[in-house]
Amino acid sequence: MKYIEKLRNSGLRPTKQRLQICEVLFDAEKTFHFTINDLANKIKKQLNNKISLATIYNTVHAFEKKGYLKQIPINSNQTYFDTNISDHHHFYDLKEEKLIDLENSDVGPINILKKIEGKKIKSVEVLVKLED
Amino acid sequence: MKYIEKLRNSGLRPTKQRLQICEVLFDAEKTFHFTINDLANKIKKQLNNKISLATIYNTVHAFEKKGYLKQIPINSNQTYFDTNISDHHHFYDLKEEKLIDLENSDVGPINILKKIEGKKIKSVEVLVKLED
DNA sequence: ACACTTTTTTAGAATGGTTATAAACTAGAC
DNA sequence: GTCTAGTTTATAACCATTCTAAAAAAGTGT
Ligand SMILES: [Mn+2]
Ligand SMILES: [Mn+2]
Ligand SMILES: [Zn+2]
Ligand SMILES: [Zn+2]
Repeated sequence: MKYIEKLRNSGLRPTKQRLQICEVLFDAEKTFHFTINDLANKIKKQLNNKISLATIYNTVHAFEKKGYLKQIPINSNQTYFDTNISDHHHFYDLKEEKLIDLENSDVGPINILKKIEGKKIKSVEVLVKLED
Repeated sequence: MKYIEKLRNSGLRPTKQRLQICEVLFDAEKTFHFTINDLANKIKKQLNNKISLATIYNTVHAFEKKGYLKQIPINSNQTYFDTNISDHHHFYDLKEEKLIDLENSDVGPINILKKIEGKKIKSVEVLVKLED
């Protein structure tokens, strides 16, 4: 199993639940955006056994901390995650309530001119809201 | 009172509560970022009478809908608002959990090259996360 | 295989920001 | 003043997320 080593290298025990969540998240054809609720439904559909909601939360947060998932800053009552961990940006379709990837090449280079003493830039994220 | 007309023009009745919230929000020296909880505390400190939490929520959402406040896309369990409604961006200091304005001139021009059929861009927001 | 420790899973409870409810109140129109 | 639609309010409800503590599983050593 290809995820066993990945988890071990991260100091996470390769449990059955974590490996199954890896499959759902990282074996998909394309990267995708999801909420915890989305993911729980996907797991229920794709897998025959049940994974408790607490474990899904724990695992997603553990993966996010290890850098295997990204959290997307957006105004929503639910937290959005992204399996695309490359440096990229997003369209947010307000009508459809859907996120669409904007590759770095789809956005001109972003140059932050202001500096804050003693702080360094960790990430730069662009959210482009779309209307009809 | 300078806010009476503003509210009337927006189709909002100039109630005592709304006028007082206007004062707290828009009479400040500088624009500022706040959560509903922040605002409720500020109101309690600055005003002698109490405004119910439901009214604060209602008013903030009404003002946001009218464009007098902006909601800031950020991952937090609380919603952040901004009295600075100019087109601008934000630093988010992860350690201090504080937002800092980035004027448009502090960020190079942003050119979104990708187009989505039938959709137009409503806003472009940049969030720059800061770490030590 | 077994004993032992640490990590993980789990169901369910608790938390907390936000929204809904419905009754009392108020602003504006006539 | 009367009337009506809009607003405020306390409180309940909602619901995404986190916490709890007990059971299960994983890793380690023998
Ligand atoms: Mn997280
Ligand atoms: Mn709103
Ligand atoms: Zn993405
Ligand atoms: Zn701002």
